[in-house]
Amino acid sequence: MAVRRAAAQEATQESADARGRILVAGLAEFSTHGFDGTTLRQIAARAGVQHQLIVYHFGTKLALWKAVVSDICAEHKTWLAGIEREAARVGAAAALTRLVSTFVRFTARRPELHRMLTIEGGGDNARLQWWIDEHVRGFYALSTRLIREAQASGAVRAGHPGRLHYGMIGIVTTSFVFEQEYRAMSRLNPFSAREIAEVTALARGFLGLA
Amino acid sequence: MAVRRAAAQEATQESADARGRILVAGLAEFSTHGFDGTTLRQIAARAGVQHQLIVYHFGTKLALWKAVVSDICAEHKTWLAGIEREAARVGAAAALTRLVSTFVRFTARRPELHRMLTIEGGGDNARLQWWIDEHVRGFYALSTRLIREAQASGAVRAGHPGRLHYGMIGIVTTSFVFEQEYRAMSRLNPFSAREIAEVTALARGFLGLA
DNA sequence: GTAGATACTTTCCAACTGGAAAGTCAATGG
DNA sequence: CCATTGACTTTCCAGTTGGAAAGTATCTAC
Repeated sequence: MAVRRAAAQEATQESADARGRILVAGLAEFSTHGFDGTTLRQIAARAGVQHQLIVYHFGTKLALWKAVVSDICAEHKTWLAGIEREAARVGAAAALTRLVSTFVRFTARRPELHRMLTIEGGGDNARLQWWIDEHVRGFYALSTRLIREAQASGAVRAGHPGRLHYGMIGIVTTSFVFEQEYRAMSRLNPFSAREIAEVTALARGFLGLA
Repeated sequence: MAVRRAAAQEATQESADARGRILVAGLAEFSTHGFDGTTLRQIAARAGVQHQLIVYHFGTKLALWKAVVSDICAEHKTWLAGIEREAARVGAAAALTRLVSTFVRFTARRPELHRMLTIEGGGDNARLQWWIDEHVRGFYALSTRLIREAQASGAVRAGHPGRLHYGMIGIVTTSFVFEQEYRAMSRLNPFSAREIAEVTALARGFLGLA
């Protein structure tokens, strides 16, 4: 059989295991070596499978890359949808506060997502375009909508919502993306509960949230 | 002859031309595809030379990479030294204000530097270690020293200097590193004079500078 | 019990990789 | 005039790359 239809129909236990291990290994490799710098055999070795099993399950390297991104973004989308629902009840400022702290915890748990995006973010390449269309738009739309609404009620500082959104992202992500450098220079562990709380406070303060 | 001793002695006009074009091309390729994802032949094609000329001038791919980084960091070190000298005269707060705006303009002119660092920043690799030892330490030392001194005089907000330093870096760099995404989502041009001024103001405000 | 499907392995290949080796060719200095 | 040198090219190679093709082994449905 050619390529399996993603994680569509139920797969046997072993199959799901191997598929899952390939996705995990793919994330680790792509996020440290980039798309071009990662080889199927490296991923296979890390996942403990033959490289042709990747071709069997995903078809091509690009398809695997997209599966890796979609897999990790699914989680992202879940909590984002939760905050969107919540916003109607608790108001924009409270929802934005939650968005920031959830985003920090998510980034701490999966720093690879952001690192991958950064690697692709340079050139005008097709992979990035796909990612933006597929996964970024929703996050940006909700975040800037909440910022705008919170600004209207005076709960967030003035300024272009998009610019504030990316400023917030910058504050939140650097310590995780530059993990090695951050550790070596500041002697802080970015993944500690303490640091996660501090970075959350920094990002909230940046937006002007109480 | 084997490898030329960097840009040591005077080279003929043509030689310096080719060497320079290789460095420029190398920066472009390394910053969009990472070290492993870049091939000597890609760089050579961009620079308009044979790939063996790279081997001739730099010896190995790694040596070229280091030359590319050192080349771009030389510029960085120059303005950093200027600010260090200035600090004694104008005081920490004023010097820090200058550091931020110079860093923003530098990042806008050479976003590849930061993008390259991000790509290498994931794994615990030797290239990153070399970079930190060679080029990052000085920047971190000066920036956090100025932050600490400015905090003492009440000109900068409280908080761990290293954490504030990296928060500032995050604010400054995201719009350039995610250029494509930033443009697509916010419809702002991160390289415009307007945006450069706005990001500078954002970063200064983050540190609490008036 | 055998036909098919699923999960995985083995073998293979043309294209490409970094780099060694050995050229060419113009300028220079004796 | 000719030896040397520095800049660059050409040819070459062993190892690696993504992926095609053709296996094998195990399960399930009839």
